[in-house]
Order: sequence, then structure tokens, then C-alpha cells
Amino acid sequence: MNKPVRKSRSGARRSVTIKDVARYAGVSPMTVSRVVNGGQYVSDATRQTVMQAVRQLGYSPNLAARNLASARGERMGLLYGNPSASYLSEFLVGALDAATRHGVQLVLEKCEMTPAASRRAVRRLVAGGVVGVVLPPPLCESAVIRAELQAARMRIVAVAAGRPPADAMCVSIDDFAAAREMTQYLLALGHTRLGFIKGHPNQTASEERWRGFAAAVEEHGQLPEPRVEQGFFTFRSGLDAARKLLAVEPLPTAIFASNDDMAAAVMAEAHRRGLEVPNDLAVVGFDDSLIAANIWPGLTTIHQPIAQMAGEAVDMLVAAVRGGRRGAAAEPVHRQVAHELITRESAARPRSAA
Amino acid sequence: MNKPVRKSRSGARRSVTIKDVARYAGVSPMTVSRVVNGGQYVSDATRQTVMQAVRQLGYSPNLAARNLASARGERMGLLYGNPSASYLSEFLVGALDAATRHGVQLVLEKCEMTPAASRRAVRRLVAGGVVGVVLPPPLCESAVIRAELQAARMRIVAVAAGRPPADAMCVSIDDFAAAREMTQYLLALGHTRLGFIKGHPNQTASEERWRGFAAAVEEHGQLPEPRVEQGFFTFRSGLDAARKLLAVEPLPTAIFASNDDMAAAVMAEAHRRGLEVPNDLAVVGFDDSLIAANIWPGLTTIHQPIAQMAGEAVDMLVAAVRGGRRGAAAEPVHRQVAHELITRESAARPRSAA
DNA sequence: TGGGAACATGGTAGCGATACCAAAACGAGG
DNA sequence: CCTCGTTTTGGTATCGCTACCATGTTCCCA
Repeated sequence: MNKPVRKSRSGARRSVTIKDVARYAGVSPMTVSRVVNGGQYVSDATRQTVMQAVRQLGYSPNLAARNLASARGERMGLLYGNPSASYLSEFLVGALDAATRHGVQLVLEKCEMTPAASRRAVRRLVAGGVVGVVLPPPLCESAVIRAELQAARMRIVAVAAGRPPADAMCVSIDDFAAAREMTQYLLALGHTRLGFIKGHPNQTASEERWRGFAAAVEEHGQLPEPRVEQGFFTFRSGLDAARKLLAVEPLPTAIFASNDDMAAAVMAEAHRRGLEVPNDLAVVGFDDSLIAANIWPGLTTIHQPIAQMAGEAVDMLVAAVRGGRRGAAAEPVHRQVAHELITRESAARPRSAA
Repeated sequence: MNKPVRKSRSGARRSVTIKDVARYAGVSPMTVSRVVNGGQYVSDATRQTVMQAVRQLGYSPNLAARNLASARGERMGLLYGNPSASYLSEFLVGALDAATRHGVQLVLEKCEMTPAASRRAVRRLVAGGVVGVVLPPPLCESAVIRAELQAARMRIVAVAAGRPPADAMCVSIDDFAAAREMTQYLLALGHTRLGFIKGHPNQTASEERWRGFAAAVEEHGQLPEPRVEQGFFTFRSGLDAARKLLAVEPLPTAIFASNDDMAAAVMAEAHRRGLEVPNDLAVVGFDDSLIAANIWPGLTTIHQPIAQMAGEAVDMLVAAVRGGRRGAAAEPVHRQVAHELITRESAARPRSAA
């Protein structure tokens, strides 16, 4: 009367389970579980042993089983409107990567910025069992959406909001410092007649960038008043702003647009008027979006580590959700990551200084 | 000695399970499972009853439990190189959406096109428990990668390969027909001196597009020989090709670039030479990538429903994996989706015809 | 030094679904 | 009428993991 041979249900090679790790490490599955989930009440020695075993065996927990057992619907939402567009790609890569790392599912939801649409989107998210949401720009600026999500008791991480909202976690770059740095770069090149195109007034990042620009100008002193136009982060609005900036003599020798799309528009308009970039006009942008490297001349701009930011946002969400279940709160509410000034060909010394 | 009250593990409201449905319909859970999964061997009467119960109770199967029980390690991989870049964004959205719909996890993996890199990427995928892979361009063209994946017994869906590879499933548009249509559009506008910029010679889509162009020219007849330059799908290569095309009189009145990035380069070069688009030179592209709408004038191009294609790819993968387990094969190996010609401002009647 | 807290670990019982097998119901052919 | 094959249904054993509780340990303080 022998027990039937353990028949693995599918012919496939079974993957390594928590039991394998436990056996290998000489502890119980429970202990392994605790180590893997960062639980407390595990001695350092045991933790080391188990982690070693995990690495040795290449163990990765089975998501399905984990979700089933813990009944945590650990799904994270990503609510996107239409961010600067090329943004989304990198953002998704970063977010998905982090999600995979943590073994949580990422649920995408598109959402217009009207109250009705956001209500609907949030409802869909809730129905999908989502417990936390990443909010890329420009959605992260909408107090309505944040309130809606809060009402559904979701954790929220806003990404790249210029100023961190009080009611959500946030990961961003220092827009102020970055814009200041870029402006200083232009000034160092010898430009004096500057033009600036503001971003969408609804987004706090716009204001931060503007403040950064103004601060640099102020610090430098002895400059003619810069000329400023309002933009809305779209190519079209950049074109309009550029037309105004380039309609009045004396022309600026450098224009700082609050994002790359608008900067590209400035370049297009400059070309149309027979101005040569960068010699007749320096143009710089912000974001280092795809378009920046794909136009000629390449756009000098500020690089945001978008994928990294998205990843960190998911990290924060997971930490908050998991931490929140057990007592361990202590979540950092706001994380700032480093930006980088990318110099390409669109900015050079002004002719007058050459 | 009463049994302790059934304590639902989390305070959350439990959702309706297969048991609830079974009880409600007066059958066993097994039967419900069979009905829900479209199994055979269920009488019509029972099926009706169960479906009614399902609808009545608003039952939706728990994905985690299902995955666990059926031991389908249902993770799908998405192996990406650097596709035309803005491609990725939409692609990811479509793929993720489908993945969520099917309750499978999507694992991203980046991969250069060298044999060593692809080997490493495939190994990581296998380690991650991936059983099927979506291959967006340009990776889908690499026989090396496909072989590597095949060796790991993965299901593969190539997306947007010009010609479907024999060794993988495939979803794409009809590049030939699309290019032909675009060319016919230019001819109908009255253009006669045409220029064409080929795509990367490694990609079968390039050849299909070229063939479509040539076919339309041939069909029209009575045209001066079109001028053709080799490109590589990059902005830079487009710039080089444009320079050559615009260096020799008589200039073409219309240039068809095999993708948008190259078309954008043509426009940049045209502007540099003081040619006005579209009046002096019509420019059209292919892909409808983000750049197409974000340059001025907007680019007339061929729209590919990228998100849809990515979604269908995941659908096919899931079907193949699930179908493969039970006997039901009958997988369609190649699916073709509709493209669309998007007219913007970059193409108009030639001056000579005005 | 005993009692109680905090720490460390293991055992057991499911989570909700499906795979697999057994059993019942049914019809057809000998 | 009985046997055999097919259709229809139900029972049982997991799937891999974690919640919950029980059992030790350790160590601090009254």
C-alpha cells in the first residue's frame, strides 16, 4: 500500500517554493516567510541564513499563493491622464519594474481631468481591488482626484508635483533648483536678453521652475528685464509664446521654455523666421523628453530620472501598504531625487559674445 | 463546546466565492468551475442555472486562487530593445491592460540586440517564471532572440514584424498595403517627383513598406524614377538621407520616409534649406508616433493601433498557454489589424499643380 | 528569584480555485 | 435484462503561502 508517486500536476518543472528554502536553510516555512516579508521577530543569524538560501535557490515567492493566503488585494493603480506623453513610456517601465520586484500587480487606468471622469476612474480602481495609486503629472495636481482617492482609502504617491501636496506622499525633483541651474548656465554662456515661457498655471511645477529662473536672474543682477510669456506645456502653446517673444525687438538671445515640447516649438518658430539655433537664438527646455534628442539641433534640457521616480513611487506605495497593515508606519512622506542638466547643441554663446 | 465563530481573516467584506454560487445554484463547486471555464460535460440545464446564479450574485472568480490551483505560472514577458521609442509607451499600455484583464503578470525585460545580451535576458525571463513573451519591434526581427526563446520553450508573439516569422505567432498591420495607400495619396495630390527613405534593412517591415511604395509607383506609371535613399529608422539617418535627396536638382516635391523620426528629420533639413513644408516639399511618415503631432507642421502618416496590437499579442499568448495545456490548440498564428492614414499638414498639392 | 514582558520559532488551518478520480445516470447494443 | 461506454456530477487533495496561535527562550525588574 504505497502512497502514489507525487505527481507534479503539470508536466512543467516545478519552481522552488518556500518549503524548499525552509528545508535548505534548516528552518520552518514560517520563518522564511517572515524573513522574506521583512517581518520583525527574526534573529539576525537566522535572517542571514535564510536570505542566503533564498539567493542560492533563486527563490521568488509565488504571487498567487501569497495573495490568496493574505487576502491582500495587493494591486497598485497607475492613474494617468495625458502627461507630457513621452513621459508615460519611461514612467511605465520604471513602475512596472518596481511592481514586478515587489510582486504586486499594476493596474492601469486612464482618466480625464473632469470630476465625473475621475470619479468613474476611481470606482473602477476600487472595483479592481487596488489599494494604492501612483499619480504621475498632471493628475497629481488635481485636488479633486486626490480627494476622490482619499475617500476610497487609497494610499497615494504623487510624482513630480512641483510642490508636494499635503495629503499625499510624493517623489519629485527639485524643480526650483533645476531651473535656477539652467538659468545660471545660460547666464554663464553670456546671455543677457532672456525669454522665459511659463508652464501650465495649474501645475505647481510651473511655478517652481519660474521661481528658479527668477531667482537666478535676480542673483545675477544687472540684466534687462527678462521677457515672459505664458505657456501651457503644449507644443501649440509654445508656438504662440514663441511668436510673441520673437515679435518684439530687441530679440532675446536665449529662451528658456518650461518644458521640451514648448522648447521644440520655439525652435520651429525660430527656423521659420530664419533664425539659426543656437547661434542667433539659444533654446533650452525641461524634462529631457524623447523629442529633446530627436530634433535638430538637440535640445539642452533638464533630465528627470522618470523611470527611477516611478519606481520609487511604487516602492513607497508598497512600503506604506505593507507597513500600514502591521503597525510600522514611519513612511517618508516626500522623497527628492537628483536631476541633471543635459547639454546638447541648442544653446551656445550668443553672437554678440562670440 | 461550540466551534469558534468563523472569523473572516481580514476585517474586509468577503467577496462571493465559488462555493456561494454552488450553494445558491444547488450544485457542487466543481460544476460551477466547469461552467465558468466553459468546460464540456455540463448539461445545458445545469449550465443555465449556474450562469444565472453567477449573474445574480455578481460572482467573479478569484484570480489568485485560480492561478494557484491551476499552477499555471502565468507570467508573460515583454522583451524590449529600443523601439522607435514613443512606441513603447502605447505598447505598454495595451499590453498591461490585456494582462490585467487576463489576470496574468507582465514582466519587463530590456535587452540589447547582441547574442550575449539576449541570452542573458532570456535567462532572466526564465528565472522569473515567464512562459510566454511578447516581442515588439525591433526585437521581433532577431532570429537569434527567437531561437533563444524557443529553446527555453516559451511561446512567442512577434508584434509588427513586416512579414510574420515562421517560428512565432504574430500580430501586425499590412505594411505593404499601408505604404501603397500612402503613396497613392501623394500621387493623387499631384506629386510626380517622389523621394523615398527606406527603413532599417534588418527589419522586414522596411522591405514591405518599400514594396508598397514601389507597387503604387508602378501602378501609376508615367513617373520619373523616384529617388531612393537608405535610412535606418533613426532621426540621424533620416537627416543624412534628406541631405542627399535635397542636394540634387530637380528636387523631389514629396518625400515618403519609412518612419516618423526620419520624416521629422526631413522636415528639419527642409527648413534649414528654406524650403517650406508642405508647399515646397510634402513630407509623410509612418507609425504615427508622438513626434508626428508634436512638430510643425503636423506630420501626415500611417497610424498603427499600437496599444491594440500589444493587447492582442498578450491575448494570443494567454490563449496559447492556456489552450496548450488542455488539448485545444487551434491558435491563429497570425493576426492582422487595420491601419489608418492620418492626414495632417505636412502634405499638400505641389506648387506646380496649385 | 520569580513573574511578566518581549523576542524567536514552529505547527496548523485555511485562502478560493482546479486537477484528478470515482461514482452515478443514461442510452445503446447484444 | 445486463454489460459497456459515454455523459454528468460530486468528493478529495492539493497549489504555495500566510494568519493565528502555541511554545519556547531570553532578559529585565520588582
